[in-house]
Amino acid sequence: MQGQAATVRFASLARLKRDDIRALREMAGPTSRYPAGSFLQVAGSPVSDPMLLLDGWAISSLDVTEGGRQIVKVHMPGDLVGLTSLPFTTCVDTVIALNDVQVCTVSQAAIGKLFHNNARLAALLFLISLEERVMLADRLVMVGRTATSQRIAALILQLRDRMLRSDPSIGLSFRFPLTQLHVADMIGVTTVHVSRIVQELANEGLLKWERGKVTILDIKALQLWVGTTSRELVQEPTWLPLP
Amino acid sequence: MQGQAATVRFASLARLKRDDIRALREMAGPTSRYPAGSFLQVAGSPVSDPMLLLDGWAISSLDVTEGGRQIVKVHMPGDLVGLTSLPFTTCVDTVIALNDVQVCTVSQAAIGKLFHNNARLAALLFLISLEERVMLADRLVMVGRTATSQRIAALILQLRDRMLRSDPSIGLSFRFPLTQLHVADMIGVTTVHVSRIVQELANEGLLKWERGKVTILDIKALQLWVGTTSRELVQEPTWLPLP
DNA sequence: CGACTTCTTGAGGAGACTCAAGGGTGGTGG
DNA sequence: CCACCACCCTTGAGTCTCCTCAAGAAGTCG
Repeated sequence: MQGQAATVRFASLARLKRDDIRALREMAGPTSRYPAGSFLQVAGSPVSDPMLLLDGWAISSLDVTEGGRQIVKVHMPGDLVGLTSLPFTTCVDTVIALNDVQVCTVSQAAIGKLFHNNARLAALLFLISLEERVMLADRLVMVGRTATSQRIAALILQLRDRMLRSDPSIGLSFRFPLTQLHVADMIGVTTVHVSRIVQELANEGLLKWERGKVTILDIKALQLWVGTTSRELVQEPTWLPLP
Repeated sequence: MQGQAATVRFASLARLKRDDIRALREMAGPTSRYPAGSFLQVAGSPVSDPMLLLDGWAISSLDVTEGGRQIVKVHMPGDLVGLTSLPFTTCVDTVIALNDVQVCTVSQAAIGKLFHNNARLAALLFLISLEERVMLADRLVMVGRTATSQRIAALILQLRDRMLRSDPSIGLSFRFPLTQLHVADMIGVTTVHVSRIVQELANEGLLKWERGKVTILDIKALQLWVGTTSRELVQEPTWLPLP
């Protein structure tokens, strides 16, 4: 049960062997639940064990001295939360639950054992973290070099793509648990500006955003507008260690 | 010889055992040199083997559809170039040599073997890639949420810190192989604006920038101005697999 | 000595910000 | 069941950062 979400994530790059799946399940520690708004991790506190997000969404953000924040990642079920802090002595980011979430801890020791006992899964974990680094680079490009309307459109399309991975049945209209403040904090503008640009996008017949729900009206035009850079994941890299 | 640069990089997180060092040297393939301005890798081309940068600097950038580019990383000796493209079928970024460089290839197969034969080094490689992801997140914060003068100051301080890692002897005045265009492409503004802000920083007695050479005039004030978020690397993580 | 590339300077304009106030919506308690 | 509060979104006016365009100066390389 607990390994389910993680399994999906790992399997995006290579088919898992029976042993792989067993190893993943064994890594998972006790499960716990937190209500919406909970702090799952606080930047600056000592690094503890990473967590596997089983259900619900969460955001990672870094604080800016002057009182703003930049959201660096939206976590969805299957994501490992707190991994990025591993190389450091204190937590890098603050993680907040967007809705009610369910997590289980994955101890640092378990990760060490993974590298020792299952080179194949360890390599997959490495690849996943590289993929996330690229997603971050894409966001940087977006924030540094595109107009706000493109950023908003790109963000919505990306999040929908990630939702599609775990639920291929969602259509052009879907629940969207981020507020405009969250989006503003992700793309580096103010809420006021997000509000205005969302209206523009609506006026142009591209998308509609009503409290907690987004409807894409013209997905072709939207993709064209953001200048879609689709990246294809490699399947079964030849160099992966065998199980 | 060839493993030298990489050794330094890995050793930032944990002391290397004799076997570790031997394993690193064995990974390195043939060495080659490229003149300044060479394309070491082109975004969109099929993924080939990563390279270990032995000497010289290089930049990774992503292209924007409208004709701009965003530089996502400055590579220095010891950095593995092209790793980020591993999870994908085509290269993610374009890598250009800033000055004359020397590289050696590190085949994908060698990386696979590393995971298989040396769990400890593999885990260190994983940690290094996590660290780079955090550096990217920091850049995102900078681009998304701070004034241009802070971005420039932060960039210069960061690059100097990285130079210090390999050469503890550099002082407050040092060679700086990036042009203002490069800096502009890193922080998401135009050269024109960079030029003006650099002059402001000079007028305020913070730093001086003359073609290829930067002098920090008041490092305390500069660090204060950027709101220094120094991160301390963990030493000898307890969970690392033993050799 | 040209031909580049890099950096500088000026003027005008657009995008995004700040501040401030008001309207919805959902939740909570009396 | 209604009143109230907290949070989210909207709207307007004025301001500032940063951009664009354009031209020129200062190095740099063949």
